[in-house]
Amino acid sequence: MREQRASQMVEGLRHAGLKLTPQRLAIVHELAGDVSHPTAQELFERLQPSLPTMSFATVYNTLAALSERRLCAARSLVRGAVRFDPNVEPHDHAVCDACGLVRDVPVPAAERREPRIKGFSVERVERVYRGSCADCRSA
Amino acid sequence: MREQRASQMVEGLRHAGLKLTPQRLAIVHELAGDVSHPTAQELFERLQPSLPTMSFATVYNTLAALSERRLCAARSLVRGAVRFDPNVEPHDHAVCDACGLVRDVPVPAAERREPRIKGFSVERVERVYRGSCADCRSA
DNA sequence: ATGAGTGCAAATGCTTTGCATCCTG
DNA sequence: CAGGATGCAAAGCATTTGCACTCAT
Repeated sequence: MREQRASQMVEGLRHAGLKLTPQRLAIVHELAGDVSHPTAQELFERLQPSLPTMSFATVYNTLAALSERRLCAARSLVRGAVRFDPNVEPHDHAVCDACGLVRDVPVPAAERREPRIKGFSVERVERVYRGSCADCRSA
Repeated sequence: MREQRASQMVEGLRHAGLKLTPQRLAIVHELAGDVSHPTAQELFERLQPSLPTMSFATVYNTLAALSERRLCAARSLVRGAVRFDPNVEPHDHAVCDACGLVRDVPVPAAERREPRIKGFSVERVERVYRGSCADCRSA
């Protein structure tokens, strides 16, 4: 899964004519193996040890390049920084109001088809379930 | 509708023990009659003529007070500033990728019940339909 | 070798905060 | 008349940008 996502992103970059720099490859591999919906800052910090000279702007630029081409998703699920998601297959998100945890959730069978909206052409649907995760609920 | 929403917000503020200052009342009435999902900045600018001394911070503070108590909704639907919505009844949003237009959409009949998610207690569901509005589509 | 990409730092935009003053309840 | 609310200005984050230098193609 991780490898599949990484090569999908790498291929996407190559196909778009973008250069495969060591920084971009590192960012792609870090993001591909991540289920936690990290921020640019988090990815930057995790890559610091291996690429100490990489700048923050490079992380932003790369994530922007990926998300513009739909090779990853960028979403504002919690207040603060944008979260990045390597999973580009249709899926929903559960977000805990208390701790900010973001979890992937499959699309309910009953909601697999997009609604028709008069005067609007729907290209994709985003669903967010807000509430509390088990940990916060018991606390 | 506009008046109903305004008094609902005013009652909510009063019930929470918050003071009904002229600034707050003006903000509430401006927001109550607005279907465009305005930003704090937009509300501030519209109120400038009638309350020229009101500060921007007051608009933020009031909107924060309202949304914390669920008397209005605050949502990051487009990149940039948070949008405020006087409609607190369940409804979805259509967002145009091209022009940023945000439109209220009723919840599809098939999706009226909240899904059960293991290890998570769902309190509310947010659905966003992204695509293009009629105007942008024809352009 | 050449132009896209990087690193750095400064700028921008949105939001929050501290504090003295004001005014609602 | 007391404490919450306001106005002002400055601070705080997240993100973007300009520019000289580097390196993937």
